[in-house]
Amino acid sequence: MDIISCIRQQADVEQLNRCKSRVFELHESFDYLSKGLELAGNKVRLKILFLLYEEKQLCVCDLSDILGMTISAISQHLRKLKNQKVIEAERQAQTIFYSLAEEYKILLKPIFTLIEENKVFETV
Amino acid sequence: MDIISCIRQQADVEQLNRCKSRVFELHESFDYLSKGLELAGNKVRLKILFLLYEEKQLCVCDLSDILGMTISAISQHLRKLKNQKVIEAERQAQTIFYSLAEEYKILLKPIFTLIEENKVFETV
DNA sequence: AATGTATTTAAGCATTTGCTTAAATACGAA
DNA sequence: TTCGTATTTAAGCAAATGCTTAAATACATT
Repeated sequence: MDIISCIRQQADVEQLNRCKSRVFELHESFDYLSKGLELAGNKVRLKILFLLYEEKQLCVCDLSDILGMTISAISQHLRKLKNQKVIEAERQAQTIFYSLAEEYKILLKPIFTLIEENKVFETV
Repeated sequence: MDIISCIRQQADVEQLNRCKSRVFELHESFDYLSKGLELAGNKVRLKILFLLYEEKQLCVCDLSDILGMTISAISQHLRKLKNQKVIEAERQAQTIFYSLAEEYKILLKPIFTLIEENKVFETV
């Protein structure tokens, strides 16, 4: 089934071409942001990120206790976030503290603001 | 393996309790936002949402052509977005046009701004 | 060197995701 | 009513996700 053949007859060819080049020129942004949003789009990870935002730094054990999940499960979430450079790790003696990396703060800040205000449901 | 037993001995109990009640009081925000972010956290859907933002309304065929994917695949993404009320549908004769719903704009707007500025990689 | 504390990792598994193909539905025009 | 256009839906499947359990690693203390 050819894709092109399904375009409706009244299609705005100019619009389609404009959109295509827009998607092309911004494809790096789409790649980068979708990866960050995918990580934030998990209930557990969103909580982790928000807690790191409010508390500056926390360790696996803290998060495990706060969220009522095994250390292993939390650790695996932290690994994903660290691989994507959304968070960074810093060892202090035996404890490894995690904190938000600068890189993704520009994306996360508006989301955290929404959570803090807790007025998600008011359609502005 | 008991979770509590793993908390490090120097743990800040006050901090942990503060975090727990914070997570509890904001759990609806976490639920709601993580669902929206999960949908936006897919490369194809992020492109769809951004295109709807820039072009106001598009149909399945348009998106299929722009993104070089089958109509069926796009349609299934649109269904997910519609179910979550991130977008809404409006029939005009034989064509069904999709547009962003107001409800999630407050979450999506900052993301779109980042994409538009295409300066994702500058760590602010 | 041996033990305890803090954390990660590997393997396994049920569930979910995103696509494909093919069939079904909805509506307009002849 | 029949045909063409626009779109959705169902079934199937490979790949990815998020957890569990058990074992491994890293460092501090004795």
